[in-house]
Amino acid sequence: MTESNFFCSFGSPSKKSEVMAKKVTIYDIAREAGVGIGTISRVLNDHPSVTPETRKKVIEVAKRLNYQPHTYAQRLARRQSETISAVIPFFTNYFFIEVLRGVQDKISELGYDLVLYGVERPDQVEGYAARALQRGKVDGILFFSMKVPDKVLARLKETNLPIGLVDAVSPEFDSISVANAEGAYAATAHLLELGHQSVGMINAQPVSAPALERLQGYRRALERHGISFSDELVRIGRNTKQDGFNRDAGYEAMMEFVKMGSGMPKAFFVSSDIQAMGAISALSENGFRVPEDVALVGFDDIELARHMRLTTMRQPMFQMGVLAIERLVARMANPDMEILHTTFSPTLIVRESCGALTRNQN
Amino acid sequence: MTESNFFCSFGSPSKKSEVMAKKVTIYDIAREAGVGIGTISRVLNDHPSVTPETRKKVIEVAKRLNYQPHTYAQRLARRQSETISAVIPFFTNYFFIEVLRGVQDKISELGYDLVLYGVERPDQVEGYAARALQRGKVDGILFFSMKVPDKVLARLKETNLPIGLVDAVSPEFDSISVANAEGAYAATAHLLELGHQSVGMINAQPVSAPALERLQGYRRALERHGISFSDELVRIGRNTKQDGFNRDAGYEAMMEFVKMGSGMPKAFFVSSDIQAMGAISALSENGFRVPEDVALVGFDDIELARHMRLTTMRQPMFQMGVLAIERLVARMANPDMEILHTTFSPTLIVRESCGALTRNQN
DNA sequence: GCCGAATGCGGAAGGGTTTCCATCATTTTC
DNA sequence: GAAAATGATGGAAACCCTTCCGCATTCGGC
Repeated sequence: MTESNFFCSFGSPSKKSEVMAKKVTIYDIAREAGVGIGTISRVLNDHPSVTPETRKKVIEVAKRLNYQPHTYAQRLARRQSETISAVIPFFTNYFFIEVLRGVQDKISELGYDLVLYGVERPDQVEGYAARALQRGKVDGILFFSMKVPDKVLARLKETNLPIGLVDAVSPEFDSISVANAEGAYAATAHLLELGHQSVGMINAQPVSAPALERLQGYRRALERHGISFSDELVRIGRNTKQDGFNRDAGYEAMMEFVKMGSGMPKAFFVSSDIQAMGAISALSENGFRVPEDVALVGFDDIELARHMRLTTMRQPMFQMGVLAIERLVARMANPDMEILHTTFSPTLIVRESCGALTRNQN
Repeated sequence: MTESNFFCSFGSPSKKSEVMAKKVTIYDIAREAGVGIGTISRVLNDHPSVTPETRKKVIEVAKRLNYQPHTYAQRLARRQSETISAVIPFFTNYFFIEVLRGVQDKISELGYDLVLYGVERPDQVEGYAARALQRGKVDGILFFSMKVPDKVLARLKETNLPIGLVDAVSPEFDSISVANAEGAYAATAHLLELGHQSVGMINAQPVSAPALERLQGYRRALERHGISFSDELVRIGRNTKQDGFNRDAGYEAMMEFVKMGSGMPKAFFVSSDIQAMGAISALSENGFRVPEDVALVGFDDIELARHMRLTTMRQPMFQMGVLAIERLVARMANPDMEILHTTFSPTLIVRESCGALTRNQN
């Protein structure tokens, strides 16, 4: 873009501040430069059919007058907003930051603006969607980590606005997500392959799609390794905040396992790192050490995980953000593009909590 | 162009979806309702001088036609953007989320839009500022946790746009910050009052204002307790990422202390929680337990701190975000308002790392 | 030296609102 | 009952840009 050209001019700053930011329009430039407004616009938008001399003169005048195009007049006339909005639940914390990072990276590379709608409570989604859907407001919307309410879904389909889903899936929109089942499979398999015969799972609320998928993967891993699945070995904490993906739920679930006494598994796949934190607290309160007495594998690879030496499944969050924008922009350019669903595979990050490292050292 | 209105009959939702969201303008409503466009605008903006019947009719028609005002046409005509932009460094992680949460909360309460510019590298600031400064684009800008480059600063003063600083201070703009010195004082004093005669400090790079202020507070606490300050007892890690507020720097600094042998202090004030994480790793690698062998107090109260049982100074981040917006909006309403600087006092959160609590008390 | 094509350019017409002013209708006041 | 005040309304103008149409000029080819 060319705005930056006008941003930083050479003239004496003291002088300029006296001039006082009077709103300069293309008409002013046109008059001053002795040309028509059409020409001004053409110069500023790098339209080819302008002679080099005219162009030079116009640019000179524009700079001298310290011209700044009016964003909203441009957007109105161009019939596009150069804006993308993102509806993101704040409570996903680290996940959300990382994805947002990717989103922002790509968005600013493309010269778009990002309008952020941070969701604290599910009921806010509808209001935000309504705002984002205001006519002309944005060129596209990204929804993160949430089941879009049916009501909103219907409205989204009505408008022809490009929509993208991240960390969520719906047949009607492009989506970028993580292979939850596959990740859970890998995590569980890792524990099994370390020799554990009995692997428990701490899951989140089954209303959450990721929770369900992770359970699937866990189950499949057991089966492939010839171990029969048992309801007894899957526990869910009572705390339902964030669909059970919270620290206390992990604590509660592990406490239940501890109560099993000698029948308690010595290895666990925990459906999120944050739950694993709680689980570890519960363990240490009961005198179990990790990984010496109990092995754990989490899911997400949030920042804490590294500090806690937690073995976990990493989601390529930054990349997901980048791809989400790329996909959205592609759809803006070509609305009839076939709907695309991309799933990223999480990768196993081996740290200490699973016991694999200590084992190798011996 | 407008014929579709005539085909658009009442009810029948199936029909509606076929009609396809044709852009409805106030002219369409005016024609349909048999009134002038001025009246439409008045109704939609709750202007008083419209009869109840007219109002009712207009609203009915607007609803029937599924009218949506065009955001940018409004903003152009109203001469205001109903948008605030925030320039935030992403790397502050948890701090940034929490503040952003407060910002978002207030902003959406006020019906504004938030345009986010996430900074990864300092050199991006200038570009973002230029974008935010585009004529008419935003009604105000908030800068977070950064020293605004002089070049940009000059530019900001030139435009009369309301500007706010959060977690940073400059005489020319409103600011919301944290009393770093005071917090450092409290943290250090806490350790001293627990009976420690020798308290070390792990600091960040002195180019950072917060680092400097925290050092001040540490120093003052020592003095007030009749203990002389010693350069030896302040260490800074070599890793300069994020001005030294990073995990590795904390690790490195603590390693230096460990090398002191028996002269090593048994209590430390660490200038950020994230550095404290590194410090703890260094300690545990060298056989020191926290808090039995060494007491620590951090600063920030990031999420990790709770999980690590780290005693620390909490910054009221959410509130800071809320206040930042309130202040900015106040300045928009009254640009001649006196410049206001608000500092929040951090509060001491006592957990286990300082040794003040026994393990069982939690 | 002529003709058609190519090129540069001016400015009207849009884009969709808000706002202000004049107009007309209705009350109020004396 | 006339004059004045009040209130609702229509619509032009303004907000500031992009785009398109058509005109004028230049250029290349023969």
